[in-house]
Amino acid sequence: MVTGQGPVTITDVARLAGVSPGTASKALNGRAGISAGTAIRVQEAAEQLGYQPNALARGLLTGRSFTVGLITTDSFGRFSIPVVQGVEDALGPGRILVFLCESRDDRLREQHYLQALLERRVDGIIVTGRRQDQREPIGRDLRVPVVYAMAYSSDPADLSLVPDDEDGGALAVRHLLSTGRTTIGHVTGPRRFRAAVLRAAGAEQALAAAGLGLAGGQAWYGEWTEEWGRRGADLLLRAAPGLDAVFCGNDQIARGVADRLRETGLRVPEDVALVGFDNWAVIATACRPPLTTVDMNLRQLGRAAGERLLAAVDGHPSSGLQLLPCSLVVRESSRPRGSGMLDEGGQ
Amino acid sequence: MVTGQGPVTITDVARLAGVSPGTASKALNGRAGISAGTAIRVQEAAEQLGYQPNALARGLLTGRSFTVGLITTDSFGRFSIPVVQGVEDALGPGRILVFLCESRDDRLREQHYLQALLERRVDGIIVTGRRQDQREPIGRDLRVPVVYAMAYSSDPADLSLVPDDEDGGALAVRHLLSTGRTTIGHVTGPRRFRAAVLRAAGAEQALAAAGLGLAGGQAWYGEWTEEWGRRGADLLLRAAPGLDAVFCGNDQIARGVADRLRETGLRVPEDVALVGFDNWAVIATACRPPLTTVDMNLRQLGRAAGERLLAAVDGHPSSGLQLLPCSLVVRESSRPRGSGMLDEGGQ
DNA sequence: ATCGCTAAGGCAAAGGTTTTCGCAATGTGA
DNA sequence: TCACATTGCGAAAACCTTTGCCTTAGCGAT
Repeated sequence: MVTGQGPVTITDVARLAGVSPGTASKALNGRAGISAGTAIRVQEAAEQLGYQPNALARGLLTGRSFTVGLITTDSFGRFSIPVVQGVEDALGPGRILVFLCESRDDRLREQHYLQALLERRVDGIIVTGRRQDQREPIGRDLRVPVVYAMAYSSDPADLSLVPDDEDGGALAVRHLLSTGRTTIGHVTGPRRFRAAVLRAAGAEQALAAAGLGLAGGQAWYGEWTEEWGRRGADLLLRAAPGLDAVFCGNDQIARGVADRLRETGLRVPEDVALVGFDNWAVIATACRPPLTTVDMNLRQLGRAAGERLLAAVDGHPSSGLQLLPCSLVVRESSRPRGSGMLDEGGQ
Repeated sequence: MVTGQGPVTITDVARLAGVSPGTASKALNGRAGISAGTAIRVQEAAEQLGYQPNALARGLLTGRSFTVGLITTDSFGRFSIPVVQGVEDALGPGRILVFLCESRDDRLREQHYLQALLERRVDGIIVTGRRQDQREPIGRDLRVPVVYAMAYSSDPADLSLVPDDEDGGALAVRHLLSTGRTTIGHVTGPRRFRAAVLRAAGAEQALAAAGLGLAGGQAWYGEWTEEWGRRGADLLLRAAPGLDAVFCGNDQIARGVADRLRETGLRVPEDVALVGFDNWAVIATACRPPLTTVDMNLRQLGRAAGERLLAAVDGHPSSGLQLLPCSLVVRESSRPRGSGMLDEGGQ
């Protein structure tokens, strides 16, 4: 294929097809004004030479590079991954490529990356992060559209996409209510996390709608760890002995709660039902029993971010904070009483 | 900053500084033959206008794009992340940018991405994946260097970097031996995983060097799950009642083993010591007790991949399969008997 | 005063592609 | 046969930067 040195250019293709470079370009891009015969001849020549158009040259001329930058402010962990996957879904394999930039919460690194992205003339930028808390806009007057996903800009003119944590909390509680539970406790992460507060608010709201309140009279704020889940379970059991369900701020806490309940002699879900948050597979499915949990649909969120960015690139920008719905993944840990084969009559 | 429409070009900068574009270019790139006064004038003009050089134009001319492609064959999970971070370490923030391409083990997607990368004239390509098993080369005669990281090419002319699983297994066992354990079992993942077989081989080798063999006379192959860890522990205890240590093929299995041992009334590490593999923080630190485990140093592996790729771009290629050392992260689960405050005299 | 040398900076080409415009050839109708 | 529309293709400009070569000016030495 590659005969001489250097990559083959459109001029080589044109020469082989016996046409001018301009004509070859039109033929390869399906532009009008080219006879069918010529078009085929050009395409065959391109094939034969293994021609790969030079995207740099094209981008230089057209002003579009068909690349986007993805800046993850937070070290790029389990929350960023599905978002990135969703973004790739939206951009299609190879159509638009994404530059991955991990700023590691370092403002200086972030600026370096931003600079580098702008120099490479990306068509747009997606900013993502673990925190759903507000952040400074990445820059001002950037010449390219920016979408924030799982991170939201303090500038309301920017478009920010985040999961609806409050809705997620309500979802969890309504599910527990629907399985007949009424004494529902809540153990969650640190109060300084907006997500923790919102999930708790959603839960309380759903309880209030049913004329109920949180078991023990409050949400138990702590850490996002199993360790805290175990301690939280102890506190909760002491405060609300009649407990028949616990909604947890994330799956790790839920797993800690599950372990401690079992060690205390309480059965999940027969005595106490359990719902987590995040649907982190490795935790939720390894839990004993497997965990019912709220899924933030991060992949769809990423896909939405990609789609919005493309729309903005095409001149249809949007703005503001947009909440995307969560959904519930039901597993063993919240099975209604009396259902399921193993426990028929076990009460 | 941005005054009119369109981005500011070097011609704008040159005009403002009262020089020709060529001179401006030399001044901005620190080339010789420019007086100090002019250089400063140009730099100030660039600053004032917010000039951002067009990397597309530069790349078109110089033949280097200062970008690399990163193709992850496997859906880009916990193993790819540290590798990607390491690659970024090596490439520096903003100096060289990486195109992230997730092929999802789909050969067709992979080819699309490869095509797209070559069109964008990347300087090199890194291929990474979850499997350490051999794979087909991504393509032939690619015009750009390729490095395989956590994935290895069947073509020995390619450079492949993978963790030394065998060494990791030996490391784990030697550590257990050094804490005075002698009856050491091994529970691990499916036999079809090269990594599982290699880790077991390393373990057996280290035992043989001490004149010992695996407790129960074999390695127990199963799944990479906690569930299997619990069942494996049962099998192992039945086969080797005098067991005083277990080396597990990954951290999830180890955690399952830890849980089952505790449920059986055996104490970790007092009665049975435990070593895992992967150093997956969320598992290893949530384990009760926190898990001693083998770390594959994936981040360093990624960094090495980046460095090798840069070397190859600069005309210093290397080739072959290279094994990178693992290291041991010691935590509670393998504390030597009689050490530590909680158990003094507890035996 | 002339020569030669150096330093500083301008000029123009090159890199590969797309696109506009114009030209030629062909076909159509009178 | 001529005027005209249509179709197909070529020529050249444009995108922005870098770089090799050339010009010019300045200076010291002869």
